[in-house]
Parts: sequence; C-alpha cells; structure tokens
Amino acid sequence: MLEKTYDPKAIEEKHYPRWEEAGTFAADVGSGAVPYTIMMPPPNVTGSLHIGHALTFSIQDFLIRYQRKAAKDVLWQPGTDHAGIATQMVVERQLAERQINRRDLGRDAFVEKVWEWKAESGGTIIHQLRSLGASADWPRERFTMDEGLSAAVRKVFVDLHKQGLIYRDKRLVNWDPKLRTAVSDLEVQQIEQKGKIWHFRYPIEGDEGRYVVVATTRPETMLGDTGVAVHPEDDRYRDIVGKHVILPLVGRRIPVVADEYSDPEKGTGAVKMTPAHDFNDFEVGRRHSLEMINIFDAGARVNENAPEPYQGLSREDARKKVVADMEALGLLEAVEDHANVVPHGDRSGVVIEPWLTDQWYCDAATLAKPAIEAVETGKTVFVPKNWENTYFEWMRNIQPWCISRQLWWGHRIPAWYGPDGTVFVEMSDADAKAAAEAHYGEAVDLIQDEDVLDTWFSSALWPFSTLGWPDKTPELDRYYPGDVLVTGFDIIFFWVARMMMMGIHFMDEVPFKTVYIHALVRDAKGAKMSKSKGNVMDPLDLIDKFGCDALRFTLAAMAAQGRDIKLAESRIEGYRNFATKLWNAARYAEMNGCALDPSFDPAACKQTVNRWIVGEVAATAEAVSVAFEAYRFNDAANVLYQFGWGTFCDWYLEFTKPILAAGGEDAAETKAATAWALGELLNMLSPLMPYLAEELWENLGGEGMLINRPWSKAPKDTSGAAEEMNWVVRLITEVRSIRSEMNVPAAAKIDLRLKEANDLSRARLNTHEDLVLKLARLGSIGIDDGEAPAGSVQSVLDEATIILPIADVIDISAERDRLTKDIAKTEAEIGKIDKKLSNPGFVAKAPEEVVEENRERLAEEQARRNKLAAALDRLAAV
RNA sequence: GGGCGCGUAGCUCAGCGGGAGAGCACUACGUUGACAUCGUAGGGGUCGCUGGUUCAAUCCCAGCCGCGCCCACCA
Repeated sequence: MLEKTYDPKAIEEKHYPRWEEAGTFAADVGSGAVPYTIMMPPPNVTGSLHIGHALTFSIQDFLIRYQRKAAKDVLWQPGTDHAGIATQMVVERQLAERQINRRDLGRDAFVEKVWEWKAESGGTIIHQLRSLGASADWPRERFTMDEGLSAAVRKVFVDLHKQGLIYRDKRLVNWDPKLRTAVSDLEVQQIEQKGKIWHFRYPIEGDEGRYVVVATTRPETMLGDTGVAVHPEDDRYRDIVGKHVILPLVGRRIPVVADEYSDPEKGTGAVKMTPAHDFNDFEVGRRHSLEMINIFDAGARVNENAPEPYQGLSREDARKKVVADMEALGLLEAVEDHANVVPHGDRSGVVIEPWLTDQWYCDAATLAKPAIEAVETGKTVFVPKNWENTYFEWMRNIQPWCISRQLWWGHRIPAWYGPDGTVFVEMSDADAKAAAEAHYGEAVDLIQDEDVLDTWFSSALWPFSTLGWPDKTPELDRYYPGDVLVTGFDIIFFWVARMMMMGIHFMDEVPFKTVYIHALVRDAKGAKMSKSKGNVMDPLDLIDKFGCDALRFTLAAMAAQGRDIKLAESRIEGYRNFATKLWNAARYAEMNGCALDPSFDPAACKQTVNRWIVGEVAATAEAVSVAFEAYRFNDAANVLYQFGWGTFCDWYLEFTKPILAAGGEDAAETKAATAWALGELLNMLSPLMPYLAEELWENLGGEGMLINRPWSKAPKDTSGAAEEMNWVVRLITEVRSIRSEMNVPAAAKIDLRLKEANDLSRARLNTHEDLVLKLARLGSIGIDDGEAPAGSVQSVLDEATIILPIADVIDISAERDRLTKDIAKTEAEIGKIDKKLSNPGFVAKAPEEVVEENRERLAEEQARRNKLAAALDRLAAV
C-alpha cells in the first residue's frame, strides 16, 4: 500500500541503486541494437553542482532515458576534466592556508598534492550528478589525465607537430601576471572601464622646440616605445616620416614610420608604438622592423630594460610616475576622460598584459577548414540552427591557438630540448632520447619542456579518447561519432569547435551529428549566476525541498529554445504538486483494486470511456515522442502534464467512479483499463520523472523495471469515442459553469455523474435545484438533441421530474444581467466571424477546412445567441 | 563597431499566419474514503510602439523604443 504522502527522498534513495546494480545504465557493446551515444561534457573535477549543470545533465538524461526506451543501445559516457588552472588554484589556496608556496614544494611534490586532493574530493560532482538521477554508464567514467587519455594527448601533439600544425613561436600572448601563465584569447574578458587618455609631446630630433603629440591610455608603456606611427596620407606629419623623435624619460632615439594602421581621425593621428606590449603595435613593429623592448617581468613589474627610477614599480605605480614626470617636463599636453575596454583574466580577475614569450601554438585555421565545411554541408547540425552563425563567425576568423600554459597541473608538453636547443617532440622520454641520439650521434641529456597544455586541448579529444583511441577498440568503432552533444552556448568556442577540429582531423568523421545548444540559467535580472554575485540557486537544495523529479520536470518545461531561463521556485512547486497528484491517483487506483493485467488488450475495450482513454494515451505517446525527437522538452512536459492531471485524473478517473461503484463486468474492464492507462502514463513520464514513475510502476504490479520498458505502443482510437466524450465534457462543463455562476447554495450541490451504459454516458443530476438550473439554461448552452448522440440529453431531461419555480432558487436580476452580458459577448463573436466569412478573399484563399470551421462556429454562435435570448425571455416570464 | 536573442495576464513563462494559453498569485464556492501539495467556477491581456506584406498578423518583413548576451586591436 502506498504511503499517504509522497516522499520524494525515500524513492530516490530506493531506485537509483537498484537501476545501477541491475546494469540498466550500461552500454552493451555486443548488442545488436542501434547505438545511441552522448558524450557527457566532463565537469571540472573541482566543481560542485550548480543549476546550470542541473539543466544540461538533466537534458542529457531525458534523451538517454528516452532512447533507452526506444530500444537503442545507449552509451552516456561520463567523466571529469582536470581543469588545469582551476584545480591548481584550488590546491594552491589550500596550501596557502598552511603557509606553503607551491614553488617551495617543487613541481613533483605539488603535482602529488593535487592528485591527493583529487582522490579525496575530486569525485564530489559525480556523486551530485547521481542525485540528479543521471543514468550514465559510470563504470566507464574517465578523467582527462587518465593514462589512456594522456597517451591520446601525447599522440595528438606529436602527430600535429610532425604535420606542422603545432609549432613553437615567439609572439605576444595574453599574459596573466597573477597566475604567471599565458592564457588564450577566450580566457580574456574585455571589461569596459572609465579611464583617461593622456596626450604626450615627443620632441622631434633636429627640430628644436617641435613635438609630435601622441595619445595613449597606457602611459607606462612609453618606457618600451620604439617608434611613432603616422598615416602615410596624413599631411600633418608627412614631413617628419623617416625622422626620429627622442623618447622622453628614456632618451631613446626612435623612428617615425608611416603605416596604414594609424588612423588620422583617432587621437592626434600619431600613435606611439610599443611592439612588445600591444597586439597592434606588434604587427606594425614587424612591418617596420622596430625594436621590441620588453619592459615588464612575469609579474608585470617594470624590469631592467627601463630606466633605473622606474625599475621594480608595478604597472599602476609606473603609470603615476610617468605621468608626473612628463608633466614636470612640460610634455603632458592634455588629459581627457575616456572609456575603454581593458582585458582581464577570467580566472584571476587581474588585468592581462600582452607579453612577448615563447609559446606553443596550434594552427587552428587549417584545422578549422574541414570543421566549417562539416557544418555547412550538414554533417553536423546545430539545434537551434542560428547558433551555426556564431560557430561560423568564430571559426572563419580563428587565430592561432596558444596551447602552452605555465602551470604544473596538466598534460606536460611532450617536447625535449637538447644541449643546443634542438627540440625533440616524441611520445615518451625514451623516444626522445632515441631521437636525440640519432640526431647527435651520441646519447645526450635532454630537458623536457616545463609547460603543460591548455585544459581544452585534452577536452577536444574527449569524443574519441574516452573510447580508447588511438587503439582500435570495439567501443570506438561502435560509439563514434556520437549522436548529440548537449551544451550551453558559452562553450561553443572553447570546446565544441575544438572537438570538431580534432575529431575530423583524427577520426575522419565529425564527433557528433547534432549539437543541441540549450539556454543558460540566469537569475531574476537575467545575469549569469555565479558564486561571487551570490545569486546562485543550489539544485541540491531544490531537490531536497521539492524532490528530484519535480526539479527535472521543471527544467524540462522551461527548456524552450532560444531564451534564457530565469528560474522561479514557484514553478518547481507547481510541478512538485503534479507529482503529488499522480501519487494520489496511483493510491486511488490501488484502493480500487486496479492492477496491471497482462492479458488486458487495450484495443478490445467495450466501453466508450475506456476506448477513449486508450486513444488519448496513444495521442499523448505520439506527441511526447515527437517532442523528444525534436528536443522540445517543454512540449513533452506540457503534454504529459495536461494528460496526467487533466485527461487522466480530472476526467477519466471521475467518469469511471460510477462504473467502479456499480461493479460487474464493466467495472472489471475499467479497472484493467485504469491500471493500463496509468502504467502507460508512468512509462511516458519516466524519462522526465524517473523515480516517481518507477515507484508507482512497481506498486501497480508492473513487470520488470520501468527504466527498461519499451515506449508505449497504444492503439489509436478509431471508434469515434473521442468525439462522444468531447461532447460529454462540453455538457458537463456548461452545467458546472451554470451552477457556479448562479451561486447555488452548498446544499444544492450538483453531483454530476456519468454512468456508462450500453450507449453513451448519461448525465444524472441529483438534486431538484440543479434540475431547475439546468432546465433554465440547458436550452441556451448550444447543445441540442440533434448534436448529441441519440438519447443523451433527452435522458437527462426525462429525469427532471421535479421542477421548482426558478425564483425560489436564483436571483433573477443577477441572472438577467449575466444572460445579457453573454448575449453581447456572443454577438461580438458573431460579428467577427461574419465579417471574416463575408470577405471574398477569405473564402477564396483560405484553406477549405478553415473556412468550414468558421462556418460551423458561426452557426454555433448564432444558435447560442438565440437560445440565450430565449432563456432571457423565459426568465422575464417568471 | 559587428552579431544574436528577448519584450504575451500581477509574477515566471509557453505558443508563433486563420477562435489569446499554462503554472503561481487573486476572487467565490466546496473537504462524510485518491489528492487542501486538493476540487469546481471566475476575474484579469488593443500579445512593446509604428509602418509594410497578406483575404487574414501576437506570429512574417522594416524601422523605432526598452532589456540582455556574444564577438571585436583601436590610440
């Protein structure tokens, strides 16, 4: 017997281990079924579950559970990402609490500490995913730094290097002076700030008293200036091109060059060139062979390349001093307020410095070409499709990808340097030694590159590295390419694009056929949720409060495409109530002895109401199936909600109460049909609300576990039961409406029951007041004997043996007002439809069924109007 | 500067060429065996504004007004 109250926690704890132990989550490599693969985007090993995770992993679980029911051999490949910078920061912070610096510890000891940390608390998020109900194939869990995946990383690096697609280069990078590592363009956030723009006078050599004025937002960089650029067509500066200026404070003699980069409209038209600290200046500097002087150290303090008084100053202090000194020299011409965008590190939050270093680069442009083509030709499609534009835009303008990081936690770059600096890129230390020996003709000592790879480098290989690549495993053969990748748009560049590039390059096939991009969950103001803003909703709290099923169902209902999700707790509460409703419906079924009967044949029902519910189940199954296939989870949720609460609970269970009460053969059929319909509902619901569905299925006496049960194949209704029932529903609705509007006292409650007889249901009204009301209005509700199946309305009327004067029961004037209002409404409606139908264009061009529909509606409304008017007359006569 | 998205009931959101929808909130009435985490009924909207296309526009197009996001090297 089901408990009186629905307790989500109890059933969550009960069923998850059962599913897992029964192996229902496991892929079956040897199976003959069609495979269906989703690669789980590996969450950061440092992570803990937030609401965005809840959305993305719930959606994946919906698809996985649905496809499992569609008899596919599903693989949901789970795992975690080592998350280089994030993880290193976490462990460093912990060490700092104990006054330990990682540099004191040394590289090997530090990395050891990180592994220890990972072993202790790295599995948090995986456990949290289980409490979301995620049915991933957990024994296949991978970690990006597993030995197998690390080997894949080395192989990819070595192969790309041999192909010339990975190379070492000295150029400007985005340098994070706090973390002391290079970061990629994507890890830089442009933040608009209020700043100033300073106009400096640079004296022209050999032209006493004449200056060229340059404007800058970063005065401190002048210490590294090695030129001034003007536009070749700019008449103001034409005569000084080729001359030199004397850089104040430094005393360096630097050339004035003509370059198209300089925009006469901007600033003063003359730009100071700091090729070692500005991306644009770097390009100009290359074109004009300007000297590149690096004036900052790795912590962004002024180094020994600048004049002594500035050495050791921070960027901020150097700026103050430069401005003060220039002003003292009378070389500061103007200062203006200026809004400009300043690059910040997305992890460290400090200002990023363009810095000249040696780094490893990946030739992304070459790899991008086939990845662009794959989307153009539809080998991979984005859902919704408009994200393809975002993908194209970025891929077509892709820059070399800086893949080296000055960190300790990550995949160490498989490059070794010989005594003369010759580089050997090989799979292992031994291979490198052998290669070096071959090169030098003798064994030499090699030094491995200190850097590690960008975290996203290994993530890019996820779709095949997790399946055993480079070995030719059965898994790789069977589950690559994946069917769908589910993710938020915020990592299209970081991850999706790079998986496309690597997947196509190494597997000759796209990594997934569909990319489903879901919305981001935001707070009430539409801002991205983040811990620092304090606007996070903790999914675990929500699960605790409302249950996992309610949260999942809510996420499904709100996962409409193309709009960010601002989650309201009241929605979750509403869907929790839905779960409660179904729980109670199941209790009702149980109390009435409705149990699943394997011999029940839904196609063979005799009673209208049962034929009807069978048809409704079929229609719902079809609609939900279509919704899942189209990634329209909100449609699926809505259809199930309406069927479950509306059709099944409100109507079917109410309709059949009198039948069950009467007993006999009809009751037997109805009990079996009730159990069957409930079972099918649970089956369809189980991808979204797996726990509730499984529990109630078990209680209903269902065979096996619902998680494995095939999707509903209810027979469609062709008996016309739907039409008949629709009529009954309309009748009941009208009568209820009358009762309510007329403020009938409680004593006169209508007990409206429909009893299934040989023909159709009959409405039976129990109290004489109700009959009065009904007779007063029945003629006015647009239903007459001609429309109703034979005998129905008449049979109701036949029972109306006691008729009281209307005035005894109702307020005549209120009823008159109401009727008058109704008539006005009806006439307005008639006017609208009439206008439409008298439009020749409409009749000529609109689809025939639309015109016909409108004609029918017009007739209905007219009849209704007439009957309302007649009722008003009758009322006047009382 | 370029691109994308959003403005529908008090709130959170569906719908998207032919009769304006859901949940929550609100109002009235109703608890003697499924369910008050409930039932029945009801009130509430010129579907941001202005034009255009169309026989027909909340829906398509353009412009405008608000809001949000992404990308971009501009002194």
